[in-house]
This record gives sequence, structure tokens and C-alpha cells, in this order.
Amino acid sequence: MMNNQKSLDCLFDELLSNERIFINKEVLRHSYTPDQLPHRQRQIEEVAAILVSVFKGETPSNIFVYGKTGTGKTAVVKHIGKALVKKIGGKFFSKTFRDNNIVPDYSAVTDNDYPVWFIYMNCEIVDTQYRLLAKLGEYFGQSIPLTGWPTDKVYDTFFSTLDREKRLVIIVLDEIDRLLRKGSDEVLYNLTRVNSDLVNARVSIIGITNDLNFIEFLDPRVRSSLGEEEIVFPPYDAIQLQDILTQRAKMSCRSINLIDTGVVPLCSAYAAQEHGDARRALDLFRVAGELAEREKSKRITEKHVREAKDHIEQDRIVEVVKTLPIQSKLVLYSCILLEKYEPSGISTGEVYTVYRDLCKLSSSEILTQRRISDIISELDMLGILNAKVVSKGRYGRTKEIRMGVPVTQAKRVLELDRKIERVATYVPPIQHKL
DNA sequence: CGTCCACAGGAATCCCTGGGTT
DNA sequence: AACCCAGGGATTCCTGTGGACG
Repeated sequence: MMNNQKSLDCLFDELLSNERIFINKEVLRHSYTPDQLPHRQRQIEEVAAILVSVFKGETPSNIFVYGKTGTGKTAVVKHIGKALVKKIGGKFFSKTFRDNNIVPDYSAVTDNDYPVWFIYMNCEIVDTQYRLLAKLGEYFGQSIPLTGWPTDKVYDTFFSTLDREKRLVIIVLDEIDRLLRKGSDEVLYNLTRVNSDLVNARVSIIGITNDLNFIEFLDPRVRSSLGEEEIVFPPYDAIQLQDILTQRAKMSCRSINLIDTGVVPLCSAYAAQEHGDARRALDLFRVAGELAEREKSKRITEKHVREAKDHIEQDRIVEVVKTLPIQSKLVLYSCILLEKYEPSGISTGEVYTVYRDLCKLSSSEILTQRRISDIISELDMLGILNAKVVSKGRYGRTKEIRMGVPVTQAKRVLELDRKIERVATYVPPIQHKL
């Protein structure tokens, strides 16, 4: 009978634990734009105040928006785009491109006086002048191949279709710094001064970036044009993050009671440490919830949040290392092998000699030291390595390289690669300190 | 105080891929 | 088929440099 009793309890337990915590995880995704944007009222008003000239039939000033990642820049701009289009009475349209990559559901056309277009572009994906112009051209119904044409032809086609009728085009360039990176600020220059050549159409640009130094590297002419209006998004503090997270948590969970009281504050505190990144807070919360569900826990607890914090970092490392090109893997592996002997920092030269041996052993192509130097810098930017330029006086200048992630873990992931596996038995020549 | 190491890192160029036009 | 074009990775050639050593 005791047995019976127990199994009945278990039955309920099981039923209860089968009920999931989340009912809608969508709202926790980065791509989701909520209707309410807490603690961004001021920024919304600022942007709106500039764009209001649309209603007076004027061309709004160009806007430059900057702030760290996860401070709501993109969300605010999209939000306003939506509101703007709604107000004018336009209809949202979405368009699937041939590469069916971007479906901009917040771009819009109205038929009031003349059409207003609100176009959102993420320059992380559309990151060269050719691609940007081609993409813009596509919006206006031009069919431009993904590659092949000379750029000036792409520009001309874009320009002439744009100017075919009277219209106002607001172009949002998110992650605009990507366009500058490696190369041409030509597009920006052309786009910012396109108005002087246009007869019918008008263009205004909203540039978004999280790179605060970005402006300094801009061509002065572009800078002054793009920065007609500047709007700064300060990082959220822990309290503000709590508000944001609470709002989303309510939407995503079956019941707010499934969340321990410490959970939201803890997520927010962690995120606040990382320059107030709201995305981070959302990620932490989502992963914590997923972990809770996985272990059939009825509630999300602070323990889950702490686990989530590790989990996210681990996942990132595994993902990044796993998808590295083979040359980068070989370089990283060289660093790992050397790290044992020189934990205080490895030099580029040392890495290169080991790397060369590894290449021979795995019959890979040997790249030049110049290139390896760049690869090391790339790994540094990914946070997998820490490379600092130091001068050792009489003994030259070099990068002092350390591991940026746990060695054993990185090693394990690298050795999943067949080519790396083949060189796993290699032992670097013994280094001696001076 | 000047030298000189061991590279850093910029610039021009090449090579290759995927796609165009004639 | 012959030739042009953009863009990304790589090479070649190069000038620049912080500071310990002598």
C-alpha cells in the first residue's frame, strides 16, 4: 500500500514536470522586437523628433546612432520604423530575395503624397559596397546578379531606378562599421551625397554602430553628413535590465511563479557586468530555463542561471573553435602545444616554427609568417588567444601570446579535426628560457 | 647614448572563385 | 571561347619601433 501511495505521487510529479516552463521562447530571441521598450523613451523621442519631418514633406536629417551591443539601438530604430509606417498608413510588405536571406518585414511603402520607404540593412551580412548596392537595387525591383557586374554599373542601375519617381527612402545601415572594415568607404560617401544628384527621390540614412571609434576613421565629409544628428544609447544598469527581463520573462513563461525570485536579478547582474548587454541577460535567462526543463525541474533557480553562464561560454568556445579554418586550427594548436613550456607568453616566431612542423606532418600548405601574424590577431579578436605586442628590448619586438580559453577544452575540440588528430603526437622542440 | 633584434603591420600585387558580357 | 569584374585569402616587399644590451 505504501508502494501504491508512492507511485501515485510519482504520477503527479511526472505530470507536473512534463509541463514545460516556457510557452513562448520566441520573445527571448535577439530578433524579437517587443512593443514596449523600457528605459528607451528618450532615445525614441529623439529619433522620432528627427523623423517627424517626413510628415511635413521634408527629408529628415541623417542620423548616427551609437551605443554598445545590446543597448537597444536596433530595436528602437525598427520600432520607430514600424510606428512611422503605421502613422502614414502604409502597408508592411515583405520580400523574399533570391538567396532568401533577408525578409525585411518592417520595410514599407505608403501612397499618400509620395511613397516613403523604410529599408533596413544589416551590414554584417551585406558587407561590401557591391552587395549593399545590389541589395538596395533589388528593393526597387531591379534584378542584379550577386556578382559579376562592375560596381559602377550596379551603382548606376540603383541610382536610376531610385530616381525614377518621387519618393523618400530611409535607409537603416545597421553595424555600419562593417562596411569600412577592410576597404571601401566609397559607398558611404556616395550614399551620403546622393541627394545632390537625385532629381525626384530623396534619401536619408540612419547609421547604427557599436564601435565608438568608428567615427574617427570616417572620411570627414562622410562624418559630417552622417553625423547631422547623433544619438547615444548608454548601457543599461542592473535595475533597468531587470525591468526588461521581467517583461519578457512574463511573456515567455507559463507562469511567473515558476521563476525563483533571485533569477531575474542574477541574470541582470551578470549582464550588467558585461557592459549592460540586454541580449546577454535574455540569453542567460533562456538557457537557464532550458537547463531547468532538461533536468525536469519545476522551477528556474539561481543555480540554473549560474550553470547557464558557464554553458553559454562553453558553447561559444566549442562553436568558434570547431568552425575555424584549418590554418587557424593549426596555429591555435601550435600555441596550445607551446603553452605547456612557456605559460608566461609565447612569441610569434615560436608559434611559426611549430606551425611549420605541423603543416609538414599533416601535409598542409605552409603559409608565410606574415599571414600567421594576421591569423594570430584574428584569434585574438575572437578571444581565443590574448596577443599583446611587447618589446623585449635587445631581443626584439613580438606578440606575447597566451591562451584566452581553457586549454584542455580547446585541445579536445581541435583534435576532433582529422588533420589535427594526425599531428596530436607531435612534441615541440624544448624551449629554454634566457 | 646608439645599436640592433624580431618581429609588427601597411601597401601593392597576385591568385582564385563565381559570375558577368561580347 | 575570350575577356572583364569584385572580393577574399595569401604573398612579397617593405618601413617602423621599444627598449635591453654594450
